[in-house]
Amino acid sequence: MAQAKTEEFTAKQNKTATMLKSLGHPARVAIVEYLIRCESCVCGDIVDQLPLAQATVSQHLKALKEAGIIQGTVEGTSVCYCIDVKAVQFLKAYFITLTDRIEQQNQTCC
Amino acid sequence: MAQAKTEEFTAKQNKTATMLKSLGHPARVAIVEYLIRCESCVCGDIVDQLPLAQATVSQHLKALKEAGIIQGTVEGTSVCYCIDVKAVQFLKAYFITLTDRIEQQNQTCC
DNA sequence: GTCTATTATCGTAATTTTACGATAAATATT
DNA sequence: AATATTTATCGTAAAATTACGATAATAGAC
Repeated sequence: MAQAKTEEFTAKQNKTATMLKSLGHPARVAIVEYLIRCESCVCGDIVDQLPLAQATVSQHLKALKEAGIIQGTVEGTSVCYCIDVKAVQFLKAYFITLTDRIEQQNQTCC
Repeated sequence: MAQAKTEEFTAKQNKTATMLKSLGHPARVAIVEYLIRCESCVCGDIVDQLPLAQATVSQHLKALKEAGIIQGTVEGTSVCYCIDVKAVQFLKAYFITLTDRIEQQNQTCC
């Protein structure tokens, strides 16, 4: 059974996990970082930047898109991908909340 | 071939991906959030909190530990888990950097 | 309309993940 | 020492992931 029991967790926990999972691969981290440098967001250029086959990169782009981390808009025969700022801000806010909660508590246990 | 080509990416990209991957499951997000509420960090209590079998929770704890997100210390017959603050701070800093870079650039493309 | 360029999808193999019951390992308790 | 408690590991099945070549699909160029 390789299926996560998502129904047992909150919507936010699932959303957070989905986004983080989509970033849980070095190629997808590299894609996001490249898109932020944004020298070019055309799919073909992303493929050229990565040490992976075109089909593999396309698969990674799909994963990021489905998780809401990036968006793709068709431009003629190519596709321009860009970061969904709100998604990154959501994750930033999440980790800020976590660290804040940790700090305002001075680790009683352990 | 289900093995990521980690050697083709930077050490930081791999480290970031490893940490994010370990948080890419709702159960592990829930574990981290519970540990931060830190009502109790004893393994057995985490198991009680989650809708998963003991063996499964233990596996998730191992994943988080291997990624450096949590630490476990033996206390008699039980084990006390706690967040590795530095890890969460690392991820917080990572997403702050990403959003900063996005913002100081006003999205030329797309 | 045919050809070319670009990207997505299909098919597939190797590996990994998720989940669980069963059992081992380690430490207290009696 | 024997028993109980707690956690980790083993074994396993089902499903997901990663990677790639081959091929389809789409849109522009000729």
